[in-house]
Amino acid sequence: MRMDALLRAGEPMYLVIAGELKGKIIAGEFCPGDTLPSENELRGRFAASRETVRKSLKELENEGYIYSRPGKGYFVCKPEYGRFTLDLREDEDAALRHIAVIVPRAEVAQVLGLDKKKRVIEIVRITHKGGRPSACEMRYLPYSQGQPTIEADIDYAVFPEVAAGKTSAFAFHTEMSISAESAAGKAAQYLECPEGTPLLVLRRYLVSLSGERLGYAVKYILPSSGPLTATTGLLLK
Amino acid sequence: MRMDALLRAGEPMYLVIAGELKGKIIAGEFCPGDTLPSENELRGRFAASRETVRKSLKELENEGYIYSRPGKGYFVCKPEYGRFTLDLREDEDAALRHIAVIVPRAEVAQVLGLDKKKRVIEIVRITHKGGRPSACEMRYLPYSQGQPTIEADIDYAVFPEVAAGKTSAFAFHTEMSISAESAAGKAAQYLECPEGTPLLVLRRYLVSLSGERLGYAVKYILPSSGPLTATTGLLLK
DNA sequence: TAGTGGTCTAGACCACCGT
DNA sequence: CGGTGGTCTAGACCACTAC
Repeated sequence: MRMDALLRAGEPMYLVIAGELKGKIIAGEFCPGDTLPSENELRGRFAASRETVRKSLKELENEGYIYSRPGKGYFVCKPEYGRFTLDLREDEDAALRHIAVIVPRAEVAQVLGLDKKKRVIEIVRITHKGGRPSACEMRYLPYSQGQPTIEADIDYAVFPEVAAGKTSAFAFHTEMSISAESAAGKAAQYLECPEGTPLLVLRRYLVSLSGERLGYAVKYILPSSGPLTATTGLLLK
Repeated sequence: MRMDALLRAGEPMYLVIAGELKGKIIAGEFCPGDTLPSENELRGRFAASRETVRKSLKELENEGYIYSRPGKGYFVCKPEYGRFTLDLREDEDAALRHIAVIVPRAEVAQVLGLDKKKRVIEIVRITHKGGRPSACEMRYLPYSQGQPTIEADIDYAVFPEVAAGKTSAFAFHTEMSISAESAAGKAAQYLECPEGTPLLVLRRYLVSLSGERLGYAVKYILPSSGPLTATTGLLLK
């Protein structure tokens, strides 16, 4: 008996099987470390071909619920509650404060691995919330004197988002460090807050495949702009 | 001609194809938004069956490089540079400071959705670095008076890690908020730092499938313990 | 209509694991 | 050895897209 009844809903067989198994995992019928029914067992139970069953299992594997061991079987994963996903894509509301080609201060030169004479492009953006500054960000990129005009660099300099569109994609990745610091200097100035105010500080590094740092960005966030939020990756659906 | 030469290395055909395509994407031969060769085209080029080609493509899709549109083809993704992965699994070095069943203060009761009389288990852990406190964490769980002994609850209370092993896995997920705050009260006391020191604050919530908050943890981190780090998910391999 | 991806099948051979 | 998963094939039918 093919389970065509379930297919009438338009849901492909392999998703039906995957959903069935996922349900049992979430309900606790299968616990972390447990062995799942073998492909053969499932093949019989759902009257599906082996490849279809394997497709279901592959789906669950991709979603992080199970893993397989050749010669042994499929097992339920231990959830990774220590892995969080942080989404920083909402930052499009930042207003440009200024752009300049400058001689970088020591910190920036060091981060980008430049000698002191080399100049960089500095881009400062400020985010407002309720009429008051809530965050500011300084981005730095090596200034290649010569061919590229500042304008081209600026386009590129929206940091990786644009760069990705015009050069080889996936040739970079981004690293970030998160810390808390007291407001001081430029940051306090841009944010119009007293020195000593605790700030959330995000430092991002644009890193090439070969490990070079091609860009550096520091963002200072006032407590008033609310916390960052992150979630454990699983269970979106 | 089957590309058996490439298979001799022990690498399955579908990974060879996937690697080939991935290389071209990373090298910039295929840019974000570009269409990839069709399944049929690849089928011919690699002398493989359609399912094998599809397996390659599925692999790249899982890794986040491409996506497909029925009737149109496969396309190169725009890298998601705004999505970061945060790894918090190194926190096993924290020493237990104390455990107690207490009447929660207002903040905790509100977070957990408890009325004032309900008691909670409080677990305080302190992390040391170079002989000095570098972080402290307070965890709170509703105290179910009755059957469960404190000991059982404590076992459960290592928060989700242990809970996952004994109840239904994947029945919870964790949410987190990250902020910067000035040291004050208990936190300053546990960390032996002056009030006003900027602290990185992580608040984690154990959330059930139905949206209930089953646990709450606040961790205060001194600047001295170094920043949190996160990376853009791709390109691990 | 032709081309594309999405699903599914029934078989095949292999490497791995346990007894 | 028998059972398990891993790879691969050659076909089939479908839905979607574009012309």
